[in-house]
Amino acid sequence: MTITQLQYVLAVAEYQNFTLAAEKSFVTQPTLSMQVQKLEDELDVLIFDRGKKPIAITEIGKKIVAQAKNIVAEAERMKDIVDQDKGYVGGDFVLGIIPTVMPTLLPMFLPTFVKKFPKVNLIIKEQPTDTLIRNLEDNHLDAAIAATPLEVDFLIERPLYYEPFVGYVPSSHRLSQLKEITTTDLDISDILLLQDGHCFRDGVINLCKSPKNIQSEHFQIQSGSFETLVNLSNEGLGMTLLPYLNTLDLDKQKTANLKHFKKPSPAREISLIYHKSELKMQITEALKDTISGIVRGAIAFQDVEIVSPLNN
Amino acid sequence: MTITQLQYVLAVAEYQNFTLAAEKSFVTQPTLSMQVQKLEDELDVLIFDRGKKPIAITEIGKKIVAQAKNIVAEAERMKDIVDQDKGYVGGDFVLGIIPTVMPTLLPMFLPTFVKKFPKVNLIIKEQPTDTLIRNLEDNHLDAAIAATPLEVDFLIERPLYYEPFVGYVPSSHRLSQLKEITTTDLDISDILLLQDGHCFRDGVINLCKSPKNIQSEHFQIQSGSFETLVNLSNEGLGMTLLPYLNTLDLDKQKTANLKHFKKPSPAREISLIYHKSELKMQITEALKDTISGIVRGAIAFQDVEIVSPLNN
DNA sequence: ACAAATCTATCGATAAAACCTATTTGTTTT
DNA sequence: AAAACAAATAGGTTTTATCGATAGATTTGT
Repeated sequence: MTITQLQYVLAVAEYQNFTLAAEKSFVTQPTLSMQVQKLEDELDVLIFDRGKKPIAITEIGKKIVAQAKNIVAEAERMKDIVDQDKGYVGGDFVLGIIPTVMPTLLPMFLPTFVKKFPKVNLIIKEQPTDTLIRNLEDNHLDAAIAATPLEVDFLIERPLYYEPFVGYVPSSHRLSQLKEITTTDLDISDILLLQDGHCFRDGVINLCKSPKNIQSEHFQIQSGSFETLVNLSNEGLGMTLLPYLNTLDLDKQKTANLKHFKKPSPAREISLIYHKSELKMQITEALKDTISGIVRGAIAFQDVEIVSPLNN
Repeated sequence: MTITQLQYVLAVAEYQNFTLAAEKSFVTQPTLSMQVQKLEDELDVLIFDRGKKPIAITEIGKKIVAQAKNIVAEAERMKDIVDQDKGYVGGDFVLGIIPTVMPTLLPMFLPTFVKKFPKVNLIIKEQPTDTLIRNLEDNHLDAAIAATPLEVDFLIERPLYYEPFVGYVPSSHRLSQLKEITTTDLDISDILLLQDGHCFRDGVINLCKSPKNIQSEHFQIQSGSFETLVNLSNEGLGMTLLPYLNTLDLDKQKTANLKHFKKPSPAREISLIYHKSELKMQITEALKDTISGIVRGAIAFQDVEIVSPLNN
C-alpha cells in the first residue's frame, strides 16, 4: 500500500470515473487502473464495482475511501509541519467566500494579507454556502468565509465579526417615518430578497419569521445584487435589508433612506470556517488574524442578536 | 514520501541506530539510509543528527517522527478495517500482563479465548507496568492487562474487574484475633512486600499511607511471588496482603489465616489497556468481552474502594 | 437494433526506484 | 595511533511505476 495508490483511489471515488481521475492525478488511465488494482489485490477486496456505469463504490470500498482520506490528510499535514517549523508560510491557499460578503470584505483585507504574506498564493472563489461546505469536505478549499452557525460536524467555525442588518426604506414606504425599526415591523411580503441560494436571503426570511404573511406575497422580485435591490426599492416596490458593510458605499441620498434596527440589532455572524483536520493551519490562522484585525476597525462592536443563515 | 520511508524513520528513531533499524526492517543498512535521506531531501530538513553517536533526533525530527507515527498507525488500521469487514479475526495479537495478575487470570480466560478465536495467535508477555506502558506506546504490544488508573494520556483503560485485597495473618500476629481488618489496622513495618517494580507493592504501600512508621522498618524482605510471602509470613516475619484471586488456591490450613477487609474493601482495578489509536480493535474487544464474562463468575461484585497502583 | 461513443482492462516497453554487495569515510573506543 | 564501529557512497540488479497502443465491455444515439 502506497500513499499514491490511496490518492488514486480517492480520485476515482471523487470523480466516479477512472479516466477523469487519471487526468486529475496527472497520470494515464492504465497507470491509475493498475495501481488501484494492486491495492485491491493487496487488501484482497473490490473497492469499485466496474460492472455498471458510472462505476459504483462497494460497501467495503466506502470504508476504505474514508480511511484513505485519513491517511492522505495525515500525510499532507507532514509538509505543513515542516513548513511551519521553517517559519515558511507559502504555497497555494484556496479561500471560498459567499457572494454577499465578497465585494465588501475582500477589498478590505486582501491588500494587507498579500503584503504581509507575499509567498502565499491566495486563490479566491466566490461560491454559495452549500458549495463551500462541499468543497471544504473534499479539500478543494483550504478555508472559507461564510455566515454561521452552520452546524456541520466536520467544520470548525472561527467567528470574524458580527454584521448588523440595516433596513433600506424609501420615503414612499409605510415605515419611512420611523427613526429605528424592529423585527416586528417587518413584513416579508414587502421586502425585496436576493435570489434563492444566498444565505443572506435565508437570514432575512428567518428574521421575519412571523407566520402571518409568509404565504400571501403579491409579487416576487429576486436579484443577485444589493445594488439592484436598492434601485428596485427606490421604484416603490418595497423595502429591503442590507448587511452593514454594504451600506457604507451608498451615495448620500440613498444613505438617508437607511433605518438601523433598535438594539440589539439583528446581525449575521461571519466566520472563517475550515475542515477539522486542520491542514494549512499557519496560513489559516494568519488569515483569521488579518481579517479580524482589519474588520475590528470597520465595525464598531455593538449589541447584536445572531440570525441563523440556514433555511429549515 | 512513502509509507515505507516513514517506517524506516520510525525504526531509526526507535533504535537510535541505522544498522539495527535496517535489520529490524529486514533491509540492508544502505537501503534504509538512502530512503531516509530521500525523505529528508524531499522535506528539505535533517531528521537525524549523525554527527555524534549515538545519533540524535533533531527538533524538527521529533515532530516528523510524531507525525510519521500518526500516518503509519492510520495505514495499519486500513488492514484492520478490511479484516473486520471480512469477519476475519486473526493474525498475531501481543498481550502484556503484569506479574501479579498473570498466574491467576491467564488460566481462567486463555482456554476459552483460543477456542473462540482459533485464528488469533495470542502472544503473552509478562512485564511490569512501566515496561507495558512503554511497549504499548511503541506498538510492541497490542494491549495489556494492568492495575489502573494509570493516567497515561495515550492509553485507553477498560476496567475488567475489581479485585479486593485480602490480609494473610498468621496466628502469631497481633491482628490474628480480629474477624475483619481495616486499613487503619495496617502497619507498613510488619507487612511483607513484593519486590520493587510490582505495582501491587505500590498499591499496598499506598494503602498503608499512614506517615507514622514508614521510616522505621526493622527488616526488609522482598519477594517476587506471593507463595514466598505466605511462607515467610508463617515463619512469623509479619503479615502480608494478597489479591483476592491468589487466595483461592491456598490450602485449607492457610485459608484459615485469611482476614478479609471490612466493606468497602480496598481493591485494585484491573483493566485492559491499549493505545488510543485503537488498532486491532476487533480482537481487543473480543478479549475484553471474554475476560469480563469469565471473571464475572469468579469475583462476586462487592463494595470496594480502588487503591492507586502508582508510587508517587 | 446497430453504430458510435465512452470507459476500463490488458499488453509490451521504458524509465524510475528500491534494493543489494562491496567499499569508503568518519566516529568512537582502546 | 590502531582497532572497532557506524553511516555514507558507488555500482549493479531487480522490481515497479508509468507510458502508449489496443482490445473488450457498456452505454448512448440514431
